[in-house]
Amino acid sequence: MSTTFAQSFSRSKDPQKVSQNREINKADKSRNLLSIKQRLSKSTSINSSRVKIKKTVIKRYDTSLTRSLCSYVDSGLMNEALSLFESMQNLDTFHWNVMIKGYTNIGLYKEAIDFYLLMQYQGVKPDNFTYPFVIKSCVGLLSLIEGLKIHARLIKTGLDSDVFICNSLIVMYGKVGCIELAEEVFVKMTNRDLVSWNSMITGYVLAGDEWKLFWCFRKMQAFGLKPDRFGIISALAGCSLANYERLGKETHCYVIRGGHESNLMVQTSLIDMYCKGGNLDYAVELFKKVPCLNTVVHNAMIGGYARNGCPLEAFGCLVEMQQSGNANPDAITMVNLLPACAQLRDLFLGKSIHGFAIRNGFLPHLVLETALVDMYGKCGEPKLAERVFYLMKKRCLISCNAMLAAYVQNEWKRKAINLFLDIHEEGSIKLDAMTISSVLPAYAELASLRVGIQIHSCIIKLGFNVNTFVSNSLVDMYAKHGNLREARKIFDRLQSKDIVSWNTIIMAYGIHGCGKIAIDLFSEMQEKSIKPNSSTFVSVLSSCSISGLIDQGWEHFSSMKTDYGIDPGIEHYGCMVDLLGRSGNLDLARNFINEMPLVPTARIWGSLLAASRNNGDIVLAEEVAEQIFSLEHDNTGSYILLSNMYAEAGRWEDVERIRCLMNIKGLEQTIGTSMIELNTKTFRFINGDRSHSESYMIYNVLGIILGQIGETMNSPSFLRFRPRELIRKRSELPLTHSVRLALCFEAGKFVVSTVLKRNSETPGSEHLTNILVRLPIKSNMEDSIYWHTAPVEITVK
DNA sequence: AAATTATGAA
Repeated sequence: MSTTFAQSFSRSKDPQKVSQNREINKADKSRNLLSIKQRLSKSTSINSSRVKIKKTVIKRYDTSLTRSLCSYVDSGLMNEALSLFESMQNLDTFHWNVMIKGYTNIGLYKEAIDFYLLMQYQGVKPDNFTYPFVIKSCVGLLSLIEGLKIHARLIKTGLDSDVFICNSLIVMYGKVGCIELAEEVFVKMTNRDLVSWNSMITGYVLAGDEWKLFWCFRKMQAFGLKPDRFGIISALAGCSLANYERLGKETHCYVIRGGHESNLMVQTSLIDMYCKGGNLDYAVELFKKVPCLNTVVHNAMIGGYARNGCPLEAFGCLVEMQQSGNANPDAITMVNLLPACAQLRDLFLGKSIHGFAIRNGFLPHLVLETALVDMYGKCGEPKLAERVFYLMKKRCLISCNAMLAAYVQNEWKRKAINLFLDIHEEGSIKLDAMTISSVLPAYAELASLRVGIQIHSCIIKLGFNVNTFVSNSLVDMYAKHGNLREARKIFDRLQSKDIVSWNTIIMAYGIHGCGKIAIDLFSEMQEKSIKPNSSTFVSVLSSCSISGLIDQGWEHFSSMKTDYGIDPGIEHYGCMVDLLGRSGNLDLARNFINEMPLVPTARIWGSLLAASRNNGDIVLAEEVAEQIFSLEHDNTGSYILLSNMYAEAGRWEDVERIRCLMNIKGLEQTIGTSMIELNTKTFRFINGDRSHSESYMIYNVLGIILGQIGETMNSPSFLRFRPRELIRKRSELPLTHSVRLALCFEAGKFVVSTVLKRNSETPGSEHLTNILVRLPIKSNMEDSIYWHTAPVEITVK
C-alpha cells in the first residue's frame, strides 16, 4: 500500500503547478499592493481629475472607456484598471464602485477600503452599491472596528434600510463573531428576503448555536419562505454541530423535497454531515453516487474516513482522487490526511505528506502547519513538531495548543512550561481552557507545588476553574503533588463531573494507597449512574493492587467484561499481574501471563520482575529479564534490578557480567532523585544521601520516625562500604530512600522553624525528638517500601 | 451600467 502512496505523491509533482501555486501565494499580491500605495500617495493626479469633472459637467459620458474599465476589473487586472482610472475624466460614483469591487474581488481588502475613504475625501458620495463591497472587505480583514465605523456612517446617511446593505452587515457581524449585532440588524429590518434569513442562519453556524439556527430555519418557513440551497447547506452544517441523527435525516428530506440533490455543494455538505455524525456508511453511499467528484468532495470523504478511525481508507480515497484525474489534492487534503498518519503512528507517511506539501507550494499555511505539529507530536517526534512550529510565519492559539500538547505527550515538560509562560507573557495570543489543560500535566509531573498553586490562582483569575477539563487536570496535579485534600476539594466543587473526573479522583486515592476510598468512590459513581469506561477500571484495579485488595481486584476484573461489556486491555492485565505479584503469588502471576489472550509487553514482564525481586526469586527473575531484553534490549531498569539481585545473593561474577553487558550496549545507570521544595528553594536527594549540609538533622529525624513505625537503622552501614556488607546495605536501602530523606528534611525544617518562632532558640537533638514523637503522622507508612510518594502531613497543635 | 448568502480545515 505504501508504495502506491509514494507513487501517487511523486506522480503529481508537476513543476508548473508548483510555480503557479507559489505565485498565487505571494508575488501578485505584494506587487499590486506596492504600486497602489505609490499611486495613491500621488493623489494630485486624481485631484486634478476631480477639477476636470467640475469643469466638464455637461460633457458626454465616455461609455467605451467605462466598458474597458469594467472588463479589466472583471478579469482581475487591477493594475491596468488603475492606470485607466487615473487617466479617465468624468469620474462618478459608478467608476469608484467598479474599482472598489475589483479590489474586493481579488482580496486586496485594505486597498478597497482606502479607495472608499479616498472617494469621500474627493467629494464623491458612496451609494447603496458601494457598501456591499466595502463591508465585504471588512469581512476579509476581519476588522470589526472598520465595520462599526461604516455601520455608523450608514445610519447617518440613512442607507441602513437597504436590504442588500443590511444583508451584508448580517454576514459581517456573523463572521467577526458578533452574532448579537447581526441579530440586532436582522430584527430592525422591515423587509427581509431569503438572503437575510440565510445569512442569519450561516451566522448561527459560525457561532455554534444550533438551537437558534433551527429556530430560524423553521421561522422563515412560517413566514412563507422556502429554504433554498444556501439555507439548507447551513442547516446541514448545523446538524453536524448538534450531532442529532434525526435532525440530519430531516434536513436530508428538505434536500430531496427541494430538488437540491443534484447540487454538488449540497452533496458535499450531506457527505460531511454523515461523516461528522459517525454515519460513515451513509456518507460512502452518497459519495459513490456523486457524478463529478471534485477536490472538496474528496476532502470531505478523506476527512470522514480519518475522523471515523479508518486511516487506510482515507489514503485509499487519496489514490482514487489522483487516479480519477479530475481533482488534485490541495492543502486541506493534507490537513485531513495528517490525523490518519497519526492514527497509524506512521512517521514515514507523515513525512511523505509534509514533503508533498512543500513540493506543491502549500506552505506556509497556518492550518496545515498546525496539523503537522499535531501529527509529529502524536508520532512521538516532538523535535520535528518544534521545528515546524518555530518555522511558522504566523501562529495562533490552536497552533500553540498543538505544540504544547506535543511537548506534554512526549514528556518534554520543561519545554511545555516554558512555551506556556512565553505565550502568557507575550500576551498577543489569549489563552483558553485547552491551553491550560494541556500544560497542567507538565506542572503535575514537575516537583514544584508552589508553581502549581500559582497556576491554580491564574486559572481562577481567568475564570477557567469552572471548566471540567481544567478541573480534571487540577485534581490530577494536586494528587500527584500529594495534596489529596485539595484534589478532593476541587473534585467536590466541580459542577459538571464527567467520566474523566471520576477516573482521576479514583486514581488519586489509589496512588496514595487509599484503596478503600477509591472503591467507595467507584460505587458512588455507579449510584449516580455514570457508566465506567476502560480507564475507570485501570484506576480501580491499580487502587486494588497498590492497597493489596486482592479479592476485590479479581471481582472488578471479572465484572468488567460480564457487567459492563468492556474487554480487558493490556493495561488491565498489567494491573492484575501487579496485584498477583504484590500478593507474593509468583506462580499464579506467571500462569496468568501465559494464559492471557494478549501478547505480553515489556511492562507486563517488568511487573513480574519487580515481584520476583521482592520475593527473592532469582531464577524467575533471570527468566523474566530474558523476555524483557528480547523486547527491549535497552531496558536499563531491568539490568539494574537483576544486577542488584545478584549482589544481594553475593553472586559478584554475575554482577560484573551485567555491568559489562550494559557497557557494551552503552547503557548508563540512571540515578533516581527526590526533590522537595521549601521556601522557594528546591532540594534534591539521592538514596542514602549525606551530602546535604543538614544531614545530621535529617538522619536524626529519620531515626526518630523509624523508631515510631518499628523500623531500625544500623547507622554505621552507610558510612563505610565493604563488598561483604553489600547484602545488608542493599536490604537497608529502602530505609534511607531518597523520598524518605526529602520528607525528613521537610519535617525537620518545619519543626525547627516552629520551635524557633516560639522560643527564639535553636532546638537541640532531644528537643527535636520530643516534638517529633508527639507529632501525629497521618499516613499508613508501613504499607509501602517507601512511606509514601507524597509528603507526610504533619500538624503541630 | 452594478450588489448581498453556500461545500472541505487544526
